Amino acid sequence: MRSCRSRRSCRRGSRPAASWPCTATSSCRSRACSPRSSGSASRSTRPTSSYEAAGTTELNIGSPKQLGELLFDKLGLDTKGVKRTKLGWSTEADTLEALVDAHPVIRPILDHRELMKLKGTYLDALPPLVNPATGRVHTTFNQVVAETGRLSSQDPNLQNIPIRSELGRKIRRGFIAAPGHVLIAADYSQIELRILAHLSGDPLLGSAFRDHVDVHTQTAAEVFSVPREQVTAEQRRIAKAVNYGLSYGQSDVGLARALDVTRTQAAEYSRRYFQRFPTIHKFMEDIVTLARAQGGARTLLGRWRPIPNLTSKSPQARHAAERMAQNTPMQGAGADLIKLAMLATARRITRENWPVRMLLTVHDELVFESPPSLADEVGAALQQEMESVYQLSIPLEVDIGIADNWADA
DNA sequence: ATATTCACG
DNA sequence: ACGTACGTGAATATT
Repeated sequence: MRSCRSRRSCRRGSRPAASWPCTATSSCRSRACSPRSSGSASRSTRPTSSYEAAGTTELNIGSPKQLGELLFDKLGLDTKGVKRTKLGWSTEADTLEALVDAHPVIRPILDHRELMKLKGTYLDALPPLVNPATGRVHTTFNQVVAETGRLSSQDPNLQNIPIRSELGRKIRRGFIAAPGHVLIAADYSQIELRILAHLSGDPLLGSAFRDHVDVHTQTAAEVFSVPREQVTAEQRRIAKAVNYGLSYGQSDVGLARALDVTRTQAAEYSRRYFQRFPTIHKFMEDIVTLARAQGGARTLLGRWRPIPNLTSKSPQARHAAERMAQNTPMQGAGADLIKLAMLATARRITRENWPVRMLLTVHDELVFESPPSLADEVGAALQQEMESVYQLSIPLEVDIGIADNWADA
């Protein structure tokens, strides 16, 4: 994948970067930390800030320990429900989100966190890694670290390039095809839920996939007892969390946290879900029983993962092992299928003698580079190859995107 | 070396 | 009362 030189969206130095470490001055309260002209704080001219009122003159916002002390010990924000860490109070994003109305400094801190994450991990790190000979960044894939059979990517990790936030999407937009080429992104649609439908044999989930019904809408219709046409966006959002959480052993409390609802409400969603999808309920129980008897879990194509703690005396370790036993067959089958897809697409490209390269694999997605004149034909062929790598009881579907950059593909 | 946080599927 | 979806890798701070 080519680096982002000569692209408008990733021009470096066009905007001043935030200084680091960022000292808390009054400017940090209203917006993310601004760069200062010199490294030393202008103590003599700085206006009184709430930090000084709190007995604090300087703070490394990058230190969770210092930040927790400031928010919870000095400013006295409500610590009810705030998790403790070994070093003090947790300041993770979920914790801070709950406090945005409690103090005006919280939102700027969250914004600062996002900016520093993206700058430090991607904007600063990636450009120096461009290989001068190829003009691209090259990752290293590891085939033997992930217990489920997934590949991992390191130095740099190209499997965690941002996309979820608007700002993150701009970073992904910096990954572009070679001059005169386009990227073809081919991703499996809801691969793990399809695998769950296949492995469990659940008739309702299976028919949703076979009838090309949106599964989250379908689940919402069941959980909320309304016709599919009347499912609201909010109900679909809840159903999506239920689908992805409960089928992997997420607890009521975990679901409550994910959805920001009460434990009672989450338990009600859970109850209704398993009442409507009893086959999935039984499958999730059986899979743990089987794994306990055998000492591990096996994926679709036979990869074995030992899970010793299924018989641990520690309830915490045992429960964690049970969730691994529930998750491994699905995540592992997804890994099996994408590997088959890599083989099938590579063979097809070779057989057709297309001037097309496979660039990346990202768990349920493959990224290729193609001349634009061939892209539609190649994309359709790759889609067909990927959808037919393995016959499940429900269809596999692949979405194809074509663009000159990874964000739009 | 370990802890915390957060980027992705 | 506890602790509560799975799988990764990287950056920074702390010890």
